[in-house]
Amino acid sequence: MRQSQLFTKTRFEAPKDEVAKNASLLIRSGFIHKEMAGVYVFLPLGLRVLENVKKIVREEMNRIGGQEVMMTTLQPKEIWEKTNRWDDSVVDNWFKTKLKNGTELGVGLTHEEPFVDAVGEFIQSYKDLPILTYQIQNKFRNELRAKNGLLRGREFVMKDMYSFARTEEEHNLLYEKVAEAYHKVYARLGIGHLTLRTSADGGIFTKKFSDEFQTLCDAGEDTVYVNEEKKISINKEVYTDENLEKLNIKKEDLTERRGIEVGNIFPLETKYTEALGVRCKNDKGEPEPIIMGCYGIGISRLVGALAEIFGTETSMIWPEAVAPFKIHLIDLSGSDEGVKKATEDLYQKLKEKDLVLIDDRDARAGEKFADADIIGLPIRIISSKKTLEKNGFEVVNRVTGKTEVLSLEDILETYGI
RNA sequence: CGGAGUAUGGUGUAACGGCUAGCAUACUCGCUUUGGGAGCGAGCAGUCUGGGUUCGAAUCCCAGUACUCCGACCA
Repeated sequence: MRQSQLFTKTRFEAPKDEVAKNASLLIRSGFIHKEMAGVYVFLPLGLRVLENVKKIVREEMNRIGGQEVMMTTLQPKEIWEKTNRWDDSVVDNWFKTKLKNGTELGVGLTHEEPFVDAVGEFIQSYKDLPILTYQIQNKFRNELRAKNGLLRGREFVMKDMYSFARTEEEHNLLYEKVAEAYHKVYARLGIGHLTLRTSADGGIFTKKFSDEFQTLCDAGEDTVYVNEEKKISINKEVYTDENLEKLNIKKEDLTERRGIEVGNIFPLETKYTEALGVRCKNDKGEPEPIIMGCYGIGISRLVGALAEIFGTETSMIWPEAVAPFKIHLIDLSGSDEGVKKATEDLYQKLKEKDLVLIDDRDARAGEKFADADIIGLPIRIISSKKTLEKNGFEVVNRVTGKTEVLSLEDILETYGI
C-alpha cells in the first residue's frame, strides 16, 4: 500500500477528549476514529489489525472443531423472556428498539439464547453431540459509562463460542480444549507471557468458578492476585480465604496486579438449554438435558490491549502477527531517480505478498520517521542514496533494534519471494 | 445512575464583560530545502445549541446536548 494514497494521516496533537492511552495512540496514528463515547470506527490500518486478530482467533477455534456461524443483531424478546433476561430490572444494559407495528426487539448484547434457539433445532439425539460453534460479531451494550477507549465500549467486536455436551465429562473435555486454544491465541498475539488463566466469579447461574484470561497491564480494569511464576491468578471478586482454600492457593504466593480481561470462559450448565426446551434423546429414547459452556474473546478489546502493552504516547510496535503490514518501506530517494527506481523495484516485489506500506510521500525524512514510529510496523526498511551506495537497503528490526544493510535479493529471500 | 469538570478554525490552545477573537499545527499556492516532525511569503478556516442579564457576552446566569474523570454497574 502506498502511504501517499492512504486517506488517514497521523496527527501530532493528542486528542483532548481521550485519556486512555490505547485510544489516544490509535487516534493519533489514524487507526481508529471516535464516533462517540465508547464507539469507534476502524480505519484502514486499524481494520487490518482487527482482521488479523480475528484470523488468528478463527484459526484456533477451527482447529479445535469450532464451527463458525453468524447470529443476528436484532433479537426477538420471546427467547429472552424464557430465560428471564429480557426485563430491564434483570439485565439493564440492553439497547431495545421496536418494529413499526410496536413489537419490541432487542439489539444483541450476548448470544446464549439465540445460539440455543438456532443450534437446538438440529439437536435431536445424543449422537448429535458434542457441538462447538462460534461467531465473531458486534455486541451492543448500553454501559452507563464507556471508558478506557477500546477496553470498554458500547459497541465492540467479540468472538463468542458455545459448547453443547451430553455429560459433565464431555463438557469438561471441551472446556479444557477451549482454554488451551485460548492460550495459543494469546501466544500468537505476542501477549502469552502476560496472560494468565484466572479464577473468577461464575456468574449468577452457576456456583462454579469461571475462568478469565487476564493480560497483566496497569491500564486493566480488573484487580487480580497472581503468581506469574506458577501461572496462578485469581480475580479480586472471588479473592476470599474460603476460595483460596478451595483452589489450593497460598495467599503469600500472590501479588496484586491489574489485568485486562481479554477472554472469559464459563460453564452454563443446563440453564439455557432447559429454559429454551432443548434436550436430546439418549440411547433409550428418553430426553436428557444438555450441558453448555460459553467462551468469549474480546476482539476489539484485544486491539486496545495491544496498544496499551506495546505502545507509548508517540510510538508503537505491533506484534508481527497482527501488524497492518510487516514492513514500512521508507523512501528517502528525494529527486534521485536511481534510488527511486531501486525502491520501487523492492516495493513491487514485497507488495506481491501484501507485506509492505511504502512511505512514498513528498515529505522530509524526519516526518516520515516520526510517522513510522507511531504507525508501528515492526520492520523498517530505509532506502536512500546512502544505502544504495552500499548496494542495499537499511533494514531495522524495531523490536530488537538490530540494523543491517541487506541487498534486494537478501530481503526477498527473507520473505520467501 | 450519584458526584465533579470541560466545551473557541480540521487538530491543540489563548483572550479582565469592551479593539478586526490571538497563537501553533494541519491544509492550499509559490520559492528554498531534503536521514529525525525544515525556512520564508501569501491564503483558507472558529466561540456546542437555545434562552436570559447587559449599552456591549467566548467570558456572567438558566436549560439542553456532548465529552472526560471519580464512584457504582459490567450476566
